[in-house]
Amino acid sequence: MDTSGSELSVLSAALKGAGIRMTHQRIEVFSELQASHGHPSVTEIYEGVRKRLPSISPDTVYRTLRLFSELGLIIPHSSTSSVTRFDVNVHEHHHFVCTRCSRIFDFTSSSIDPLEVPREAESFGEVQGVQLEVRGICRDCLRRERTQEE
Amino acid sequence: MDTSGSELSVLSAALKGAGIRMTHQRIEVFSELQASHGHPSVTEIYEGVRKRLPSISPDTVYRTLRLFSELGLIIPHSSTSSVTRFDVNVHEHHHFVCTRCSRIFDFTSSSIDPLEVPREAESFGEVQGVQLEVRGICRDCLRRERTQEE
DNA sequence: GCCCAGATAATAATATTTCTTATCTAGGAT
DNA sequence: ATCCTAGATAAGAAATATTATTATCTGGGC
Repeated sequence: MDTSGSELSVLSAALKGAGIRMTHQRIEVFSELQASHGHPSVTEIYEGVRKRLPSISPDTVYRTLRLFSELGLIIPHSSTSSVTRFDVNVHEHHHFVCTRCSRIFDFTSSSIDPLEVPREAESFGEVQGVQLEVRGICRDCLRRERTQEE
Repeated sequence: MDTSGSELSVLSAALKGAGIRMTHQRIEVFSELQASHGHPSVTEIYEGVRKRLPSISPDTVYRTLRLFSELGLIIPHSSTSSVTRFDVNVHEHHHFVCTRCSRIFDFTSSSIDPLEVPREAESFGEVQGVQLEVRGICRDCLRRERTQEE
């Protein structure tokens, strides 16, 4: 089955809805994402697109992936901020991760703790821990974005 | 209250248990972690320690934090691999993240889906999504480590 | 105190991500 | 169809993060 046409209409709708141009580069990055398996990295997407669009720049791929993330077409895996951060708190807790500023807020929840490991997860290997990861936009970023819109 | 002494005994026990030396650098990095709030980055720890140990190198901080992660003293937040990866699958699913090779495996779970957002998380901002993050060592890494031990 | 495997510092190299600026183009107006 | 321009891109440089190399140093068992 060829779903490339119908998939592209998703891109088209998302871009049009936000009043954003439909460019070659965005189409190619989008197709590359659709064709990818697992959790592609920026470099993987860049190398893939380069086969068809040899002159595309890394910068464009970065910008495009950020745009797609904002449009909800893809989900950046955890901190997009390229710096590794550490949890000094090794006790059970969960994370609220801001998708704008990538800050992480810890919380515990009496309603869900202790969290059990689903059986499906155990097949992948030896489990060390589980936590909930809630993605969202933090209060500070919400306030900042509201202010800028005025 | 001064808990630095008792905290240090945690480090001492962990290192001794693994037959690893207790060095100035490791002690200072450990103290810096204890004194830190939130989710410190490598650079933040490095800058902090440098005030007391001006000659420490970034390399040592990286190595030490990796060591502490392996000992379970801290938990690296998601992929330590410095590359941003993307989820092309925007439907609800969960992650098994390998703490060795940082590969991510997707899964869904009939027993827990749909996952609800705990009320505690909503106070941080506007929620976009939730997923479980299971940390562990994947089958491939387990096999490789077993082989190396022989 | 001596010794040496393990640990570190210094430096260079590599990888990732962002910035700057000149050029180009999608798509609405004409 | 052509023109126009805000938005988008390419190229290159720069900033930042991370890892590798190698010579030197040191913790802790003897």
